[in-house]
Amino acid sequence: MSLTKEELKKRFQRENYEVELFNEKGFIRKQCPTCNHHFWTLNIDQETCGDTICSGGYKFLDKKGKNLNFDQTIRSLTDFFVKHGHSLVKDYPVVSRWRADMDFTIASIAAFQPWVLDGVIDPPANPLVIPQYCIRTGGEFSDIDNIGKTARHLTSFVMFGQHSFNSARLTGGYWMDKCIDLNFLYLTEELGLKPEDISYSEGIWVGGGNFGPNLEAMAYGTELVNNVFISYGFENSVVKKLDMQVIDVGWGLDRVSWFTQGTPTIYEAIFPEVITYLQKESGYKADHELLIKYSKLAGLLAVEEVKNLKEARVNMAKKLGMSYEEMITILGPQEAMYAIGDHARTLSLTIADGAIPSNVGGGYNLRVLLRRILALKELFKLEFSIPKIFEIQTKLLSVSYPRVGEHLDEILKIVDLEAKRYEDTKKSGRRLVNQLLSKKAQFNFDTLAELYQTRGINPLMVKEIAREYDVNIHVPEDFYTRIQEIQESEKASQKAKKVSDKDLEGDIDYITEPLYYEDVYASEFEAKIVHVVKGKYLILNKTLFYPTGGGQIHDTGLIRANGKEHEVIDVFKKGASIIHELKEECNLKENTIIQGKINANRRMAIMRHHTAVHVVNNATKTVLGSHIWQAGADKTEEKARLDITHYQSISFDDLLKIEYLANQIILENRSIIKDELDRDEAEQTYGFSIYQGGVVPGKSLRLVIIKDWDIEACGGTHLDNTSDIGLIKLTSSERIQDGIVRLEILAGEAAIKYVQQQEKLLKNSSFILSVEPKKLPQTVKRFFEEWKQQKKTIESLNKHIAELQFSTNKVDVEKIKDVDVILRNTSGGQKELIFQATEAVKTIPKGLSILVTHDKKKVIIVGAKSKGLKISLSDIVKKLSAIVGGSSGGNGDIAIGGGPKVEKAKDILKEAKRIIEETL
RNA sequence: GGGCCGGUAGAUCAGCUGGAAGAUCGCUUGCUUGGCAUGCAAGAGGCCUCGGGUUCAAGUCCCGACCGGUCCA
Repeated sequence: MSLTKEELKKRFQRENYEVELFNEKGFIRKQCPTCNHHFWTLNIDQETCGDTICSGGYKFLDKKGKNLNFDQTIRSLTDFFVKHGHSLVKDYPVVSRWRADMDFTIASIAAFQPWVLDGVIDPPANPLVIPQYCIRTGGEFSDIDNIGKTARHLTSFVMFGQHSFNSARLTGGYWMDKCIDLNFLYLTEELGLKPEDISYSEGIWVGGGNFGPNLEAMAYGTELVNNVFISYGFENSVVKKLDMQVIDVGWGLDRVSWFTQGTPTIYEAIFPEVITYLQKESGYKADHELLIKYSKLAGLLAVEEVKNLKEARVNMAKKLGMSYEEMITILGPQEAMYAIGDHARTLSLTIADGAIPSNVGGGYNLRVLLRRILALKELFKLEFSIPKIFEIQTKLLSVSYPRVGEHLDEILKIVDLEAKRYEDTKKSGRRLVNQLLSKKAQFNFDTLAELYQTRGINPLMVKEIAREYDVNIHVPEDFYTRIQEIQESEKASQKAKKVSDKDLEGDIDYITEPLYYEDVYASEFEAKIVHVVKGKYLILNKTLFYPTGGGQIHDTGLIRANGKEHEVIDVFKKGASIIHELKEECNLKENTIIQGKINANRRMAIMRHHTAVHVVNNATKTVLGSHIWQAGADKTEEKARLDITHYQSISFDDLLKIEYLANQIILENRSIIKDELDRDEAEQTYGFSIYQGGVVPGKSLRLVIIKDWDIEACGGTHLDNTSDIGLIKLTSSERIQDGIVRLEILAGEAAIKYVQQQEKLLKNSSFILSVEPKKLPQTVKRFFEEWKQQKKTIESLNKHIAELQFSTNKVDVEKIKDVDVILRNTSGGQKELIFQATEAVKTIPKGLSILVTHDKKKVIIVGAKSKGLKISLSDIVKKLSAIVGGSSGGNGDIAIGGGPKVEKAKDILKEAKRIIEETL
């Protein structure tokens, strides 16, 4: 962005905001003394813009309004806008699979990015409304910690999008005048507000490199809705009017519902049943008057700006006439209940749409939400059933969003599993802290930080456990800030990855017609060369060669022209051009007619793998549950890989079930239909499960439909019938990260070869043991058991032999000076020699032993001495080890050494006598 | 996607700057008691996750794989 918000401000003057309605009704333009924004009002006496802080707080609490609950609000808005020419569009999932740049849908406009806003495809209708559920688990607006404390923040909310698109081609939409007309009409006629109670505040909206004016509708001390007019962008740092101008009005549906009900907080307005249940179970209810007072003050907390929330809340307590501690005691449980309700709502929605709590991606936010529910329950000692909360919340959500209820079983299962994981983490954390305490470890910042970052044990947990030991631990106030600093410095040291691209000069802008969809079994074609780059890269007017894309690898083959054959080693897409890379440079020219021939066997193997992935994908859903989504895939000639979302490793039994089911689909000869459909029509007809493979660009979608089994938007080549796959073999499953399991799939020939390979392994193994394959497991077990048993026997025998061999009366003892010396060649490993050497000097009061052995690769020398002898045994063994090219070490009473020069082993004992003499 | 931590007996974990694999609980047996709780004694139970490397020598150091945990975008 090349202009600051202040600079942008200068561009927007009165005339940019003065809509027809203002003139018609006689609105006057004033400037707010508090925030300096200009605003429009019918009330001459109104001084401020009407925003919460400027006007001194909420004035709609406890006020009699339309009393629209959550679902009634959806209906009210929908009916109104449909009546006024808008089409109702089905909402998109909260997990934004059609976008690679975000995990969750964060705004209604996100449903139309990037394709519609980039002008690639037309919107499904114009103008339109869409009751879009959105998730915001981070950022300035809804820091998870603030949920429940501000009376108004949520991690999930419905953004009721009112959108109108305007471009040279799209002429059915409207612009500012009509937008504000409708807005005013809805507020007055449907919500029953008096015209003079409504004011419109001027602002500038900036986002994603675009900007435009906006008019916020205010009433009763709160912002009701922001009317955003996306109009400008930048081109080479110069401001430019956008080709497509979009009205982006996001009605905060939950807030509107709250506004009409005037409940103390937004939470009572949208999920009252959850709050009632929590209060009933915990036998807690905050005083209504106090809550209203509290909520008014909370409304004044500008969380977006207040960095230190605690400080602001201490002030808040003062204004309520109590201490901060009192406020926490009295209102803390209530705040916790709000947060719990909110978190359960977000979890229900996201899990229903296929997200899974995990340690990666958006899943981590979900894990944090669930753990907060558990932690808050514990902290305030609330009594309630967690499944019950989800049941109530799911039921509420299902009135307008039935898909949530359909997934209740999975929601409960996943929540239960996550809760157990958290318990395990806490348990092991408790043990660890106990250990540290008993070791009297210092709990400084570093220790606490390590516990938190590597074990997930937060400092408060440590403090609590320590208190049981009467140990007081100081937790730095700025603990989390410092953690963040550490992480940022770690991040700074990371390097950005480079994306490599085939080096092709200039803009390549030719359209290649793909032939590979018409008849996927065809292998020969004729085409014309339209462009050649560097003699190696051919672009044809049409081709059978499939370019790498959608997780499917390219074809290979031959291109024949002028009586010569050219090998095609790579095929890829650039824009609408399909580029064939040749193995060697050629002198082919434009307009030459060529004959192409793809490697048909390879193509067939790839197709088998690709279709197999679709078959297996739905088999996993059938066996494991409908929470499964594809998280990535790769199909080559040799094998296919399918990554799916799942909350735990797949058991071998389930793997067998999936494999069996997938092969059933092959046996059932199911036909596979490929259909080209309008993107919008496809989404509305088949739902978003068609986006298994992730982002699929383009106006129309190619659907691959396996009869009564699987429908996916897919640009790959597929067989016409499942029986053509032949055989599916799942060779492995591994959890590549938390929440994602990778399956390795073999199909057709590759599967058959694999089965034969396995058979061979079995046969070879059985042959070694001379048993039939059926007996292999029990035989191997027997051998393993025997091996362990014999290992033990050998060990005890070795000991025994050493005792017999080295009991002093049987050993030749030499006297060097006054010391008894035992020098011998022996046998065994290092362990045995140590035992033998010590055994040998056991009964000698003043003596030492040196034992030597060797195998083909190395020499081992071990020395031991009796306790009374004061010499440096290590030195002796070191010198001996040097003879065979090695070194040594030891602990004083024992010295161990050796070396690799086996041929010199025989010299050691000879040298030993001399070296000992020297040393003594 | 990035970072950090861990994998040793059935369970929970020690094992230092490489040099003879340990503790506690549980298990088995014996003793004590009328029986149980308990107490005492003895014993069984380890491919130290796997594969490479360094070294005379690796549970220990280095690299890689697998499995698990955790924090952050």
